[in-house]
Amino acid sequence: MNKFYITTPIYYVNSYPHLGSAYTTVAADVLARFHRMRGEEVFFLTGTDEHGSKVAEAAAQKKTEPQKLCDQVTAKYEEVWDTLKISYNYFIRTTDSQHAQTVRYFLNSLKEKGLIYKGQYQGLYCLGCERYYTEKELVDGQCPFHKKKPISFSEECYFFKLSAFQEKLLKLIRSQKLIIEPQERRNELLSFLERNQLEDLAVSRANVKWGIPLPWDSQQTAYVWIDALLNYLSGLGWQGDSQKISDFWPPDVQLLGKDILRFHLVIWPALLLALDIPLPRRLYVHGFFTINGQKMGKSLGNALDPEKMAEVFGVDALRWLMLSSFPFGQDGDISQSKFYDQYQAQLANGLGNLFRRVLTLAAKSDQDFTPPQKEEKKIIKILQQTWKIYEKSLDDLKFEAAIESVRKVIAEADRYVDQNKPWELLKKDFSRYQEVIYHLLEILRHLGWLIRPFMPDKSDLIFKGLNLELAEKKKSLIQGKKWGGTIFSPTPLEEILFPRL
RNA sequence: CGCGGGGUAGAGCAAUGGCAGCUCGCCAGGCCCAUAACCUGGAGGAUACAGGUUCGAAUCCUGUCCCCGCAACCA
Repeated sequence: MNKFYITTPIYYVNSYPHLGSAYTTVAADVLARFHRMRGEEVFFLTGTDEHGSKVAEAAAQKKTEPQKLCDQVTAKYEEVWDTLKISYNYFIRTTDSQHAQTVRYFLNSLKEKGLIYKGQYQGLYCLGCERYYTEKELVDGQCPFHKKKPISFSEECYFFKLSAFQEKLLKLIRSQKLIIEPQERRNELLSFLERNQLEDLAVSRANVKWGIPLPWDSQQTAYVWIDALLNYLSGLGWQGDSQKISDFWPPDVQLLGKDILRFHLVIWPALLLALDIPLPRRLYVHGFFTINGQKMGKSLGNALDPEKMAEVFGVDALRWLMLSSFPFGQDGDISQSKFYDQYQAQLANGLGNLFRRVLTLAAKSDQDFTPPQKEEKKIIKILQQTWKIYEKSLDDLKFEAAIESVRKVIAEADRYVDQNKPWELLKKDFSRYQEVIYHLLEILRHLGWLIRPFMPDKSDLIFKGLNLELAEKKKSLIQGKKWGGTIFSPTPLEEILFPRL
């Protein structure tokens, strides 16, 4: 049996989940559900990143302990993911003790291999904040809080010989042994590695208390990114004590936002190379939501709240709308009103209306619908092609293309109804009426499968309306996507699949 | 001349060098099964700009203008 290990980045707990983090997580969930549907053994990992100075600062501001803040925010993440029906297999927290164990083991191993040395970290330090700032964070060269120029400060810390891996990384990326998608991100990274000399990476901090202490020097804590990246290993339960990592290793797909590209495409593979651990098969850099062309962010005050969006559109619809709006690898502009338009067109007028339309037409006869002698070759062919495009699209992480292929089926079904006018056939030609309705019911059954990874509950509802709830759930996808063989005795539902807003 | 991406219909997007398409919106018909839904047709484009290569360019090359992201220890 094929295995499929998929990860999202772990989210930093200095703020609550917004639509951006929901986007990555829902995308991962759709893939996880799709691969499970195919009968693969899936491990889907997500979680929270809880260490670092920013969390400590946020806690201090709220006059609480860092751990308490983490518990609180993480609980919120779990709650929102629950609402969005995220089917993760494990939720990792970097404050888990078993995670700390992995980090300690990993760092020790690096040290034993001679890849760690003591050096001087130099940076711009604000005495008021008691932390380092990067040039970019400064406002007019000053600390944004204290309006003072930070001093150049250096301290002892430990470095990882990142520079030693530059050539190896280049080779792996050029030879496609390390797959980075989409293409433009790969280009970006290649040109970065070709033009710049990698510097060694400071992997510990003396003045950040909220972190995992180094195994050989308890005065220092692990740099948060090292801590965070190792979640992909610790999340599988690997603590380094035995050589064998889980059978799920390596990750088949790792999703990440373009903001954390360097960490995941340079540092992460380098760390794995350092310990001769197999690299992830695929790293996929997705785009961001923009709102009126502006980056969505908490600091800009324009972040959309996934829970509120779910209240407006319903969870299933929200999942669908997020992924249907634009190609996954690019940025895309979204807004409540665009979602609204898409909801009406695709879901209420499209799928929802078709579902009700067909069930009502079917209910005009009290007989079962059995597979007819005469089959519409055209419809069967369209469905076969749709499955081909759909599966290929999801394999390529082209969610929008998969959705497009489903929409074409819906449009084709509506056309089929109009052309055949089953309401007239009912009076004139009953057996033809049965034929036509059979084809429509069979299309609905396929649609139930097609939308399943995106909208699990609506999929159930379609099967329920077809009176096949249990029968379909027992099937594998290979059986499910076959044409015909089903005897339908549908039961129209009171419930509207997608009410107009 | 730091790096990468982008500029195509009112909006959002698509097009291995081969008649510029899709979705939404808009207009006109049709239908009366369906959630004022569905179907058909239509209007709407110097593909940012200026050159070049080519039988042929949205696509390749050169230059210009504009927008976005990244620029490393920041999650």
